[in-house]
Amino acid sequence: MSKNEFICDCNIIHEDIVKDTLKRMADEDLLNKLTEFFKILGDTTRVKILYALDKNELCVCDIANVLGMSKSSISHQLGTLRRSGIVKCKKIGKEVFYMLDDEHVKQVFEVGIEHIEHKR
Amino acid sequence: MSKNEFICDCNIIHEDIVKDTLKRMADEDLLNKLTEFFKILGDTTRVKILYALDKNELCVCDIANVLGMSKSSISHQLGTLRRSGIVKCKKIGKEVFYMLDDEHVKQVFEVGIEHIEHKR
DNA sequence: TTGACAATTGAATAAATATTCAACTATAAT
DNA sequence: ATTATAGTTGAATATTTATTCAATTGTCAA
Repeated sequence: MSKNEFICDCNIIHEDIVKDTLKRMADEDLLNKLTEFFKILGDTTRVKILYALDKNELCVCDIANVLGMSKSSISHQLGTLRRSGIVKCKKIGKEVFYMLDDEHVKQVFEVGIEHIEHKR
Repeated sequence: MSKNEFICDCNIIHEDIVKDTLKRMADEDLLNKLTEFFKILGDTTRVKILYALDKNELCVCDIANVLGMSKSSISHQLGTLRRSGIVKCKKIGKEVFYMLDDEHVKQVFEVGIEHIEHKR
């Protein structure tokens, strides 16, 4: 493994460990999906929406009221959450009710909160 | 609870549910910290770094080689991860070795992966 | 003490994305 | 049919942030 095999501006220092790490890395696709999932959770508005939906099934208007934000903004974020398969909805008359689609969100939240509590 | 108590452009529809949800929401501070935690995990480069550090303790140069990126870029991201208390480091000579500071990251990753597998 | 290299840092650039605004769709009620 | 309301959507703006570049720090070796 020569120096010029590497794209970066580094001299190689621990060749064996680098090779071993490369071998044991998860595939690109999984890492990207994992990142995408966390990116969705990494927004205050979306976290609040999910936290609220964990307590009650809510229509867009309700969520907007709970968060004190515009319907449009909430609707955009709900679209993002829906496209990610994290929330689902049902339409009743003029209203659209949203709910969590996935128990994993709850689990991830719990571990996240543990992490925060642990760090205090 | 009159219409004008609300900041948003909505008429209130389910007053009781909105009130109940508001009552049961987590405090702002917790939600912000939770968001911040996920925001850190919501970046491809950082996810890859954490995945690599889960396999081996690595110096900056090693990480740059594993990811095929510049030292500078990696160092910036390691700074972010360090300031968030997700990784820690030890200096030996000229090199700085990084490692995970927190078992929770591993746990969060696992739940995240479960979520992805479940959705396929 | 000089040179080489690992790593960090600040500023600039480039890219991603949240919110606003205005227009629009769909449904229900009169 | 017409009006009102819930929700969606696209474009524009504003903000955030990842990477690059250049300069700098700290440590080791000659």
